[in-house]
Amino acid sequence: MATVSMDDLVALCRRRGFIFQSSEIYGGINGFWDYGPLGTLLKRNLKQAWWNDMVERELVGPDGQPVDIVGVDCTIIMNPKVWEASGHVGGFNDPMVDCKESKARYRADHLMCLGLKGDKVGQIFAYVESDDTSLAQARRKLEKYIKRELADGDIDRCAFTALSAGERAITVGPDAKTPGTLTEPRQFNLMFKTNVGAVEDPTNIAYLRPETAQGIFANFDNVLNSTRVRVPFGIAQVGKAFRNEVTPRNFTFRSREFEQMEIEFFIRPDSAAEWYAWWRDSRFRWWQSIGLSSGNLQLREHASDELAHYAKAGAGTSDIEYRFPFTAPGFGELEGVAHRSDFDLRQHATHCGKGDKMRYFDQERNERYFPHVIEPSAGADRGTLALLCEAYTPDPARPSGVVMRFHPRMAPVKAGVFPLVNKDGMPEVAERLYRDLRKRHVVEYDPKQSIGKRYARMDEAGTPYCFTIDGDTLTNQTVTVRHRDTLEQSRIAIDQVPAWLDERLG
RNA sequence: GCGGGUGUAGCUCAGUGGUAGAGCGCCACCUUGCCAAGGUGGAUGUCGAGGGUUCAAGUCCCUUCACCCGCUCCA
Repeated sequence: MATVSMDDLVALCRRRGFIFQSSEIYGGINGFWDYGPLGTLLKRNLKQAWWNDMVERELVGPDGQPVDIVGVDCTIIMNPKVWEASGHVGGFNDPMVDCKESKARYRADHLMCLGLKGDKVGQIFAYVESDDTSLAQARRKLEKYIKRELADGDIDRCAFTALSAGERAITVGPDAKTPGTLTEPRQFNLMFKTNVGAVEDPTNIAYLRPETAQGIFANFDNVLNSTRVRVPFGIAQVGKAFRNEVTPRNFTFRSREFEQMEIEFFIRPDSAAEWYAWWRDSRFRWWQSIGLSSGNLQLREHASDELAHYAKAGAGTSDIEYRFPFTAPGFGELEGVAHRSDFDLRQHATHCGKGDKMRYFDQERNERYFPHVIEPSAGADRGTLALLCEAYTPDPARPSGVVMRFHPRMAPVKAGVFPLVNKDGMPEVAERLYRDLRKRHVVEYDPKQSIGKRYARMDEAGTPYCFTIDGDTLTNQTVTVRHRDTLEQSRIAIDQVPAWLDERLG
């Protein structure tokens, strides 16, 4: 792929109204982005395609049977106990320690310390847990400080988090020489906090959801009782989620407010491997189907040491990854497909005290069990960003200098309708065609300036087709079709234009 | 959080302590007969923000915000 400059893409997004920085007139705010008119259409097309293809249209599963998926739309703020059950209140807090000397940052719970047994005033040496080099280095520094070789029995070990402020002051960092350069552990709370009720009080703390998945699990029993779904089935949700990321970076890729498209697919525990593989492969094909078909898309199976706590014993976790300009030659995650086992339903069963409600009664097998879950969890903003990156094609040969080659189904504007010149009855005919097409599609009418400028503007917006009414239209009822990607022109009858467009947009 | 870089019109960028500029784009009219043609006219700036030095700051100093790169982090 040609090297796409992220700066140029960001500039185009601003200039043409795909993406703006949030609250830009006040200097912006780190990690938050707004979608402009074209960007909103693009992102809606992505989300609509996902909803149509996953929930509304027929999907055929690995067993040849139709796949059943129903939708929910849950609140962003939930009872805070949900996040205790899910593990986010505990797991989302990583205390961090910075070293003022080496400028390195460590997870406090990954730091261990060495000291001379019984010594309360000498120096303590920190090292990184399960890092043998770091351990050996700390031991060498300790021996040098004590000025003799030490046996294992002479050495005290403890966690950095167990040290008092006084002890931290005499502690030497893993990559430092002088003591006292490590800061006290600082909490990085990745969940946004708020208060429910007008009075701020520790008793009414709530969180903005860090994932949409828990709304689905919390409604598992409601969906079972209100619909006729039977395992295997899925519950889908599209919605905002919030994470107080340490470092928002790379345009919209790591935003603090973002939108997810998630399915929790509930299955019999013994069919996990089959469904996991099917979801992984069909989600990969889906991204290809909306235009990410080049070599920029890859499927990556997680190594066992990077599996999340809920996926340890499962059939696996895969990332569907896209080669973004800022990750190239590496890849960045678009969607994760994880076998979450029965972790979440079990957690909620324990925490809410209604164990049986979270279990599923399988009438066919006459047994009650916690279904296992395959979770395809996609980022709508990351998907939109990938569509933008994939579409962005510099082309010095054309007047715009760049063309956005969106898949027609994703393109924000499906067609432009122009009178070749703004007189001689052409605008009237063009406007009639525009109003006719507009009944079903997003199309634009533009009678102003030269025809070349109008084609160029449509190239930048990624509009796949333009229909131009000229002198011949008035006599033989045909129009010119201009194709964005090939610059090719052909003529078709004006009354066939709506059907011609429908056919190409699916 | 740390280190480095950047910030002037919608965009790309000039700007020597002394009146805020250009090209492109945008808008109107004319012209225009298939790829940003031409003419005439027009609108557009808290020079990222706040403070300071100075007779005078886009320019020098301090603080801060945002973006980019690296480190760190990413349940």
